[in-house]
Amino acid sequence: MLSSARITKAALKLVSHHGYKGLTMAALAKSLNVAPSALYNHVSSKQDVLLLVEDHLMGRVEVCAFATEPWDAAVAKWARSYRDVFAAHLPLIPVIALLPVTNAPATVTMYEAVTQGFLAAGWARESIIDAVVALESFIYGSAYDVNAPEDIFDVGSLASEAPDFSAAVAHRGNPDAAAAIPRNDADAAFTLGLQAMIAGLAATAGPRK
Amino acid sequence: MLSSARITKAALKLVSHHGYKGLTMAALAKSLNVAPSALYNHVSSKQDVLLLVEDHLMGRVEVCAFATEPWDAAVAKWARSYRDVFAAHLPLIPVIALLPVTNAPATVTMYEAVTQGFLAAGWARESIIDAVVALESFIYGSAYDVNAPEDIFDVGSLASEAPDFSAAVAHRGNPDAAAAIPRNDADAAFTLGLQAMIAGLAATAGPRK
DNA sequence: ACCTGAACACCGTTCAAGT
DNA sequence: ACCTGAACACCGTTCAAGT
Repeated sequence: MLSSARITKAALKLVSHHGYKGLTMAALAKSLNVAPSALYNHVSSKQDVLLLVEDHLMGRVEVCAFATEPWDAAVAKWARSYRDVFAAHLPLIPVIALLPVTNAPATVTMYEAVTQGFLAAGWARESIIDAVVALESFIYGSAYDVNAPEDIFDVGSLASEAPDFSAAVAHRGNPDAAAAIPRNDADAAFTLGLQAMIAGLAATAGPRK
Repeated sequence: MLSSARITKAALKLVSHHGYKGLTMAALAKSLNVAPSALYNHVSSKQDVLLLVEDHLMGRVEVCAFATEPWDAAVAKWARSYRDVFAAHLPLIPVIALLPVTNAPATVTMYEAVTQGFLAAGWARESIIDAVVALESFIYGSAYDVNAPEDIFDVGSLASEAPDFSAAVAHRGNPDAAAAIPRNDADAAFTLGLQAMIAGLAATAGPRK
């Protein structure tokens, strides 16, 4: 017998082995030894399957730090794990960003823990959601950046028309152009942006001192 | 005769009238009075078409403020126009975020103007790209948020399990639950996050005072 | 209530054949 | 060099028919 739980599990397995291009209704059905049409007795569309997977993954986002660490450290830990989880599941980002959280229990649980962390740190109720949404926007974009190719800023033959940009790309993270210390560009940008936003949010919308 | 310019223009027209679901190779060919296979003499794939459209739209992102206004005001204006342009073209975000800028002249031009703005404000060459990438990550995520439905945080029947989150959602932007002043939630979160990140970046990675 | 099998209405892409 | 027409290998989804 089919069930939401079995469908979710099979979908995750399929994705981990063949990526999201391998997650088709036909392949999903086959991995469950069932006809494709049988799936539609348990989900109403492929979007529904993606929502199931999304909600499952949301349970892997670490919120425990909100109970033990100071607000800024907790936000940083939460944001980093959130980014890491969905960097491996980019096609879900439009799903999270655009679909209501109704019927996504793990997602709601995650938000509840985050909200409590903000409240415990002294944030006003009315400012929390805007701050969380701002952080999430940054997290989603950063998840894409994790998957960007190393040569994404290669200007190629257009270098002469963009000398300053080309130089900035060549010297990224290092004042010395030649010295190529191994460096994770995506992590550097994420850490920089995250620290900036956390500090900025605390100053602008955080609790009164 | 077909050309990249005509294909780009036809694709944009198709998208503006029927959205990205209406942008198929067949529809694009039809709008150009040509067989679908003819397109492949000018582009190598649909991704190629999307890249053409993306680069065209990048020309609509406002960078002029970098030449006239102080750094933080210029960044704010650039970021807002960047978000507004691609909020109407969500399917292009993976394209921008993951594809090299080679052969995307308008995109390179945009980055050159931004880089010059940072340099003029006294930023060190090696910090600029990380800062721009962090800002872009936030911009891409915020473009999604513009398209989020109003009820995206409706917990539905799960309200009892997430009381603090539910309350934060109900009071979002307003200490008074009942008073429903018309409010653009996406704009509020974007403005908050943008101000936070601009202030934070200036403090962390900006020019020495 | 749940599943099968066949069909439908699409996709993007290829390729021999023409001009 | 550029285009046509037909075909290919897929998609997600529907629905009558079975149990």
